[in-house]
Amino acid sequence: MWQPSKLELERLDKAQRLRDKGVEMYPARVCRSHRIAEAVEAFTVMEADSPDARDPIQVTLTGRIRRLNTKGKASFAHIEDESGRVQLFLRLNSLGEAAYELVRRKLIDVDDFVQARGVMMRTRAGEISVAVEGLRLISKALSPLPVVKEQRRDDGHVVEYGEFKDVETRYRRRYADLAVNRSVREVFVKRARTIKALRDFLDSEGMLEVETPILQPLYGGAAARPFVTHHNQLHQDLYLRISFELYLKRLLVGGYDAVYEMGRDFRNEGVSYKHNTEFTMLEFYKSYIDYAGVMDITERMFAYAALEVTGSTNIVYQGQAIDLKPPWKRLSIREAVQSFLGFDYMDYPDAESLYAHLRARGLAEGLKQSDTWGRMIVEHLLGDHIEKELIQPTIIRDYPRDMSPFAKRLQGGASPDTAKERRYVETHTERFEFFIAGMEMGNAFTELNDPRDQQDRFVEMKRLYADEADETTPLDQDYLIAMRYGMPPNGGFGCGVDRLVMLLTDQVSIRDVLLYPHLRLPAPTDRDLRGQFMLEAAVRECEYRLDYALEGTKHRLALYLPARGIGVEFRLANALDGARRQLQHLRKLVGGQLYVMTDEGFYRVEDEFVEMDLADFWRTAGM
RNA sequence: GGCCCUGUAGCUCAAUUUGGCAGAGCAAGCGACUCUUAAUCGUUAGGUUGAAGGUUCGAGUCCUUCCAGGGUCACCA
Repeated sequence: MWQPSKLELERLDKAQRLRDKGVEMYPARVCRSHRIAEAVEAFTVMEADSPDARDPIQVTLTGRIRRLNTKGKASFAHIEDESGRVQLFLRLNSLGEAAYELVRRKLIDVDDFVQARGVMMRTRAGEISVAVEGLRLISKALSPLPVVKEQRRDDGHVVEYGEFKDVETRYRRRYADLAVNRSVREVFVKRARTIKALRDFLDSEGMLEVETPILQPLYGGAAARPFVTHHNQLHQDLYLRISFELYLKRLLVGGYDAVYEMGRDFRNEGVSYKHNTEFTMLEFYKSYIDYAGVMDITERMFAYAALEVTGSTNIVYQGQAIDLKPPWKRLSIREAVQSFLGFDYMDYPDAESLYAHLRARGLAEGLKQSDTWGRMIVEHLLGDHIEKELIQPTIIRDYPRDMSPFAKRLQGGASPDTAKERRYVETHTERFEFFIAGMEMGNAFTELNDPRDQQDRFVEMKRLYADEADETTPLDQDYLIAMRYGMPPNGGFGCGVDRLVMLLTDQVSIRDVLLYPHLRLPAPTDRDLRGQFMLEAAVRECEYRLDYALEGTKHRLALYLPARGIGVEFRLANALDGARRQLQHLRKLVGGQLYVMTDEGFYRVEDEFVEMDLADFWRTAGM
């Protein structure tokens, strides 16, 4: 499915010339004495220590050529490995005629990987370089990467000229994005550091990392639609997990004090700048603490991760300074509504009266008649009107019960003295979510461990969301059975790791912290339509086929370009005349003579199709 | 799924408003240059303007449909 562009044809040609010279382009074994940054560091140290007596530092470096400035008899290149870049100083005198010729004739290109042996030096212009005595091609790049030039200012600041920023191409060809865009590479280094920091933190808290099934016979633990798949041998439908919750809490029954899991969740929902169909989730459950204990851990964990990854608990996200240092602001959802929207929703204790009040205040836009009371408060008031204001880390606690089937009811301190306050306690749970930069980052509860209450909640959820079959949490009998054996009181936590990475790397879109964000199959490009391309390196003969999968196909065309060793076969929906333009374009593209075979006869393409007989056709096509 | 925006050379972008020869920089080919560094100088080539259809003497530009991406709403902690 690959047809070379003109630039790629040039490189294929260079590859052939290298083969003709007997150059091995893809050796199995290479040498490297230093990473590039190490070699530069060694030279810097040597310069500082012994400014007079210069012992030559012999190095053998490997890397990708990112800049190549060929001159008559002395050339310069930059090579780059993961640690950094260094300049190569390549001179005819040092390399010898044969090796230097590869550079001067640019048989070695930008983007190729090379191995360079030589002595560390500083050029007259002051740049640390390698005076190369031996240069060896170790991997030839047949497709050129997008060109981004760099200028390193005296202050060390790097200015880039030219960019590779088309997001679709960057996501689809992430390798090219990474190879070219240094800042993208850095994001994924920080992502790895974030995950390591979270793991280190939880380990140091004495929690046990576990792994639970991704394929589950029954999904649960969140309100989301699952992906369904099928096990052929067992004749059983399986769901990809939407959360880890129910499996992890079973482990507390089993006797572990505290467990956590970091892994992939799958939700069959739309994608957006903060949703991907699969995403990395972190959940932990710890015995003998309640949600206040979880709040403390949450604050310390995020502060720790920020410190490890960015070096500070003060970060900047999209121009906003954010301070992650504990303690964070904490308020109940009731207080949040009071302070942001100016009323007490407990004055409207059922769905009807709350709906009427919101309409009266002009806050009802987007509300559905079917919404439950709690859902209006959590998703509408909090989600639509308050969430985006929560820039500094904020814990919002005490959620309505009908939105929180796994959270323990609010454990009031002093017994409430009015009917309103009694009702408040009855209808709310010990659950909190926390928000940073206007984004919901995670969710936690004092976990429900009373099997009878849990059963009631399953039933209650089923009743409340009867209209929306997709959103009911299925009744997990085995989970209830487990709970009946006794589950220690515990606090649980879940957060989207990708969103934390967005925060710590200052990325607006979740797609920029995922190496391979979910995309549709690419639109069939011009090249794809031209079909399958096969490279036969030995004879440098190209053959590609076109298969227009169009209805009403009449003609099957074959097209040969013996001058370039290219053969094409394809079908066309249109009559022969309709193909002329495309064929002539193809001829322009690849050069040479076109020979066309159709159901109706054989032709040579001049300005018109010139009819041929079969024998002539094959002979002139050189086949 | 609805609405809005985008798709032009390998990359980054012009030309779209008001239909009239599809252009530039970088990258590439060839030539010159033994301390360059966004090297420079000369020169050459490079396009099915995402795809298909329509209107028109003439379409990158206007219309229809489709594809992909982004945004937004819906869905969804």
